[in-house]
Amino acid sequence: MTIKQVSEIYNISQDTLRYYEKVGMIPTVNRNKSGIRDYTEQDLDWVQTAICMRSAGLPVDVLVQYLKLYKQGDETFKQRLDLLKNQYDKLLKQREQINQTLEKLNYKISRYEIAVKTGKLSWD
Amino acid sequence: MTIKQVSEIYNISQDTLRYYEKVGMIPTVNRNKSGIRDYTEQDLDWVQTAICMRSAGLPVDVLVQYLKLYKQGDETFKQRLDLLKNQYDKLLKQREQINQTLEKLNYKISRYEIAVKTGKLSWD
DNA sequence: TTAATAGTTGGAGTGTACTCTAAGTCAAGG
DNA sequence: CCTTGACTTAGAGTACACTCCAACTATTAA
Repeated sequence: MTIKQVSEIYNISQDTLRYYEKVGMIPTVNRNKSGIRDYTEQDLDWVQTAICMRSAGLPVDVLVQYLKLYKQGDETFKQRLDLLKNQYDKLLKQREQINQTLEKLNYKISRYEIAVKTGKLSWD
Repeated sequence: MTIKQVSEIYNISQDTLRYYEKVGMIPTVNRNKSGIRDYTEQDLDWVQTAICMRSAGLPVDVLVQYLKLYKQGDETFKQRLDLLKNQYDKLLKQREQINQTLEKLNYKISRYEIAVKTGKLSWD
């Protein structure tokens, strides 16, 4: 599968796909005889995961670290587990933060719904 | 209240507080006769809200836009409401993204829990 | 009175994550 | 054969959100 197809499937730029590979967030993709990337199903799995993790805000260097451990083989299960747990906890906190902000926004929104109708903003 | 106190209460750097004011994310804080910031309760409200919104990921320029509308007065209720709703929707999507990633991480974590015990990673 | 401490400003510098550019290669269609 | 278009690389440039710095001023304790 070409980089163009992958970029269309996942709605991500070709530059970003090359960047993810260059920094080591995903394993090196095989090239055909003319040096063009040919993504395998496995590559797609890595791409998919990378995009998922990044869109939730996991830092690039953490994902790079994960791939590095992965490439070191079975000796690194524990380290990979710790890394994943660590990111899991951070995401829980981030979700909690979002929940608080949603509440605050919701409160403000309801005040403005009224303000738009009545022409004035109540209580402070 | 001094900038030092505010920074300690909210656990944010003085530089960041000054930055938020400089870019217009919060209103200008009054200075005493020696030119030093003296935060009022109202200022603290703005600071608090700014920190909350930023920590959920709302962009600085959106918060700047909000304050700009706020300063323009009652004519901008509708615009402020739209802006807030817009950010609310984006946060809902972001939370959904985090939920998906948490699920994925959870799946990986449970596989690694087993891998750490058995010494090998099952299914793929 | 002087030294330390805490604040001020404008502007430069940094880290993160892309995003773009230039120069080149290759395969296919006219 | 030659052009077009999709790909390649290394490396430069950009956007965002701080973060740091230099030079300065004001207050307080010794």
